[in-house]
Formats: sequence, structure tokens, C-alpha cells
Amino acid sequence: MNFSTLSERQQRILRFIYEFTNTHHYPPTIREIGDNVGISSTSVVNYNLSKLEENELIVREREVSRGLSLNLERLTELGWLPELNGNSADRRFRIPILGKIAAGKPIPVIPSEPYDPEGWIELTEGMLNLPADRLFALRVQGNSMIDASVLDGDIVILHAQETANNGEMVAAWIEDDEDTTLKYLRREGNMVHLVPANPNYQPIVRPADKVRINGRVVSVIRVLKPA
Amino acid sequence: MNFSTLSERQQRILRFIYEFTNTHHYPPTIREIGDNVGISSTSVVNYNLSKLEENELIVREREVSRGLSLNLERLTELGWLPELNGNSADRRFRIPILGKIAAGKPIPVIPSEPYDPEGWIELTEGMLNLPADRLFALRVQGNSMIDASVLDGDIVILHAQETANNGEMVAAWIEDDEDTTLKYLRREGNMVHLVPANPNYQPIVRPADKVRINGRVVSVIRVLKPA
DNA sequence: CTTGACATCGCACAAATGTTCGTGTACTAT
DNA sequence: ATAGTACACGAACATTTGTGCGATGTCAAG
Repeated sequence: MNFSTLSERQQRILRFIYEFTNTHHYPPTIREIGDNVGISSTSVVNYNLSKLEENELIVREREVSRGLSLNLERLTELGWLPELNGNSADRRFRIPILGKIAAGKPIPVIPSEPYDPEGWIELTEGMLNLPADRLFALRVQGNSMIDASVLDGDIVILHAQETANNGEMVAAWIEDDEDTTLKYLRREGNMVHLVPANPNYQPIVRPADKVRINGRVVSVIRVLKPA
Repeated sequence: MNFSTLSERQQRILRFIYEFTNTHHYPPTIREIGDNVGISSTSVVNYNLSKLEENELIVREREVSRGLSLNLERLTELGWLPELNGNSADRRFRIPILGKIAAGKPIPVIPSEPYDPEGWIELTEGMLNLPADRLFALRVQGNSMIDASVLDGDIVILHAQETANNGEMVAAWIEDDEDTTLKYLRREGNMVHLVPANPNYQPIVRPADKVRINGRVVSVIRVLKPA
């Protein structure tokens, strides 16, 4: 048995099953295969699946919905799988979500080390145009920036930097309070104003040497739950 | 959330799903779960599955046979899967940014095909817990949802679906206007209200059959420029 | 030209499977 | 008691989904 034995359609079916299963965590139905491979008739899909089964490339369970799976072992032997994995090497990077902000937890300075992050997000390079190794993320707690459309629970991505321009949103460490918060930055003379985007909160004003900027917010991400 | 929160039955269900999936390479049906966990009624299984879903321990696809899978990432976090093969968390997916919304452009229905997207974003699976191939993204144009903290220029990630619950933010196609907009959904009788989150704009009210939902907003992403 | 294997199509059908609904029981809080 | 909540049951129902069958087109062998 050889892959050249397989028809174009059968190869596409294999490929589709692989991708579908990877994304859904369950196998596709005959109709889903048909739709995505360009076969209008379920019987034709079934026919081709039988062929694939004969070649032991897939395993089928009769009369079971979605009762099929790839024979990964066999496929690997035949050198088919590697071919699939080597895709898309577009530069992407992973950003760790380090913890929460605005609640008053210190955050590690530059987190190249795993800090038991609660997760991470991954972006393509083009989106932010910033060096990936200087980025980190925090989950926002509280409503102090609600007028800047940053909500409780949002994730902010920050670019680790010690300075920032007026008007930029930053995460800053306030020495006296032993606290890190998310605020707009404004410098006036020798004083630093950390101003919230919520009229209910007061700006924090401190001498410049008592405030340390951890990073500048470069992105905000929110995940909505179904209603 | 804690495992002690779970009833005996729910824990057994989890365990069964895990074992079944491992041996069969596809997830069990409601009835299969019931049989093996000792529940005679499908609705009871369904009930418990819903509970598990609320706790984000599993992911379910509505109206899809065997449409469930364990949230391995979450389970690992909770220390339930001590011996896991390592990188379940490695799964990442790319979401195409298809175009703009609220400006009045029709958007392609389900973009499995490359549509020359202006870019894409990539997320870890655990973040959204939705099938990657049903997700797409749009860039928001205009301020109609500003009170929902969705700004002009933001990127919204949508889950392609034809229906949605009241109160969810959706992208909807309005037949008469030949227009697609981003609004909150509210159904009242036979009418569909598409209500903006901005007092300056009026809700759009149409007969249900004149409105087609393209997808539900599951995430919002904003990229900030330096000041 | 005929024959027959091969691949395809569309459709109808039945089995598999998720969803919904009315009901019941136990336990808790008021 | 009374109301409320969480959990459970079973049956009816609506979709989803696999299977079977007749018909069509292609192509190489006889």
C-alpha cells in the first residue's frame, strides 16, 4: 500500500479527519467530511471511508455516530504525519499571564521564568510589533479603568519598560503602598500622577522616585461568557 | 470551584469520559455515559453534564452527537490529571480577521477557506474553549457598542452560530439593510431587537426572519498605540 | 459494442442520539 | 407548614447521522 494508491479525495478526507479531530476533540460525521472535502453524497464519503479502512488507515465502528479515528500508528509509519505538522511557521509568540493587577499584588519584574502563570495567550508578531520577550500579561481586577474600556476580568498585555509617555496606560509600582496598579500616567514636574479612568477613584500623586513603572499596556483582551 | 463540590456521580462521569475517550478515540454519548455510571435517564446525565460544563471541566457542543470533551487544561490545573502527557496546553489555534463590521459590509459565512484575511490572532485553546474552526474575527468600526467597552478599532472574535441567547453580543445580518452590525441581541415575540450599547443610537427592530445571526462575540481584543 | 469493475450521486429510511417537559423526592431556609 | 432549590426519573420528541439502494458516468478489457 502506498499513498499514491489513494485518490485525491481520500487523501483530503484523511487530512480533514486529522484537522477536525484536532480542533474539536471528536471525529467528524460522514456529512461533515463530505461538506469539507467537496462530496455531496453521504454514500460516496462512506464508500471512500471503507476504502481507507481497507488500507487500515482509519478505524471505523459500525453504526456509531462519529465512530471513526485515524490509525495514527500506521500513518506515522508511512511517513504521512510529519508532513502535516510542518505548517505555517509564521512567527508567533506566547505571552504569559502572570497574575492579577489592581488588587495589590507585586508582580515579578520581567518574567522570562515560568511563574506558574494561570495561562497564556498567543499572538502573531505583526499584531503588536513589539519584541515578544518583553511582553507579559495580567488579569485586571476592579473597575478603576472602566472609562478606558478596561473591565474587571480583562487581560492586559504589557510591554515591560521603565518609562512611558504622558497619557499612556501603565502598570506602576507604588513604593509606599507596596502596591501595583493600572493607571494612566501623567508627569507634572517632579510628581507622577497615576490617574484612573473612573471618576469615582482619585488619582494617586507621588514623587517620581517613589513610583516605578513596570510596563505599558499595549493590548487589552476580554473573553465573554455566554449569557 | 473544588472537586469536593462535585457529586459522586459527576466525578464518575468525568472519569468515564476520560477512559472512554482514551479507548475509543471518540467521546461517549449521553446514553453511554448513563449506562456506565448508573444513570437510567438521559436527562439526568444531561443535567450533570451541564453542571460540569458550568464548572468548565468539560466543553460541550450543542446538538452534536458525542459533542463533548474534557477540558484537560483545567483539569490539570486542578490537579485532577496528575499524569498527563505533558502538553495538552500546547494546542493553539489561529483565528482569521476577516474584515470590518458595523460599517455595512457583508461577511463571509464560515471562513474555513483562506479569505485573504488582513491578519490573524492566535490563542491558546483553554482561553475560549470553543472549536477553532468556528471562530473568526472582525475589526469594529464605529462607536455603537462603546458602553459595552467595545471601541472603534477593537477586534472582536466571534463564534459562528445561527442562534444566540438574549443579551449576548452578536454580529447580525439585516436583510433589508443589506448590512451587518454588532449589537446586543434581544428577542421579543416574533421580533428581534438589535440594541446598541450607546444611548446615541437607536435599537434596530425587525421581524425574526429578516435578521440572520452570523456569530456570537466571545472575545474582544484591543491594541493600543503608544501615546 | 458490450461487459464489468470502479467511483459517484441523490435520496429515503432507520437507528442513534441530544433536548425538553412534567413529575417526584429530599433537604434547607423562612 | 411553605417555599425554594438541587437532583433525579422517564417518556415523548426532534435532530443528527449511519446505512442501503437504484441510477449514472467512466474506462479498460474482452
